[in-house]
Order: sequence, then structure tokens, then C-alpha cells
Amino acid sequence: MQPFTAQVIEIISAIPAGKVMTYGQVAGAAGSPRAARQVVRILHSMSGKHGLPWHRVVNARGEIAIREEEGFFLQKMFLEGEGVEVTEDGLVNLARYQHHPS
DNA sequence: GCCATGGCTAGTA
DNA sequence: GCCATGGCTAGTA
Repeated sequence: MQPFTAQVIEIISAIPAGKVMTYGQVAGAAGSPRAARQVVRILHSMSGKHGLPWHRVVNARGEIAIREEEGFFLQKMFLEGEGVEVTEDGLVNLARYQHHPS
């Protein structure tokens, strides 16, 4: 496992319940501000094995990024279950719910 | 080659 | 709506 990947996994694991981070934000915190898509890839392929709270990552506008219906719904349900308000369209209020690691 | 992005522009209203 | 970006997993040979 590469250092960047390990960083990303660590950062995402540390997002508290009821909070979200953006793909780009996670990439930046891991040291590569432009590697947002790589964060996507890591979540896509490794969230299962590592038990990552994948649902706590949204795009830069605060939207659920999954197009596929079942995944979208699942992420919405998980977030709402933690007290995060999600609109019908999958929008989360970043000003209110974004996590800023110290 | 993949990917669940991001940011900027053109073009409409 | 378009396209530059980036780090690498999964799976074959």
C-alpha cells in the first residue's frame, strides 16, 4: 500500500459520525490537492476491506456523487441515520456538516 | 485504464 | 458541458 493511499484511508477513518468531507479536501489533507479522483478510486475499491465510512465523503458542492440509484440511496440513508440532513437531490449543507481535521 | 472530481468557460436568458 | 488531473488496485500472464 502506497503512502498516499494509507493517508487517505487514515483521514477518512477519522471523519466523525454526523460529519462529511469532500473528495478534494481529503486529497489535499493527504498531500495531493489535485488527486480527488484518486480518492474516489480508493473509496470505490477499498472501502469494503478497510471498513471505511465511505458515505461521509461528498463532492465539492456538498452533493452525493454516486449516480447509481442504490448506492445513492444507501449513502443518503447512512448520513440521515447519523443526523445529517440530506435533500431529495442529495445535497448536504457543507457550512453546517463539513469536518475540518486539525 | 479506471474513477462516486473539480474548476473554468462558453453561451443562454 | 468539457477536459486536465493523478496515483494506483485488481486481475491476468
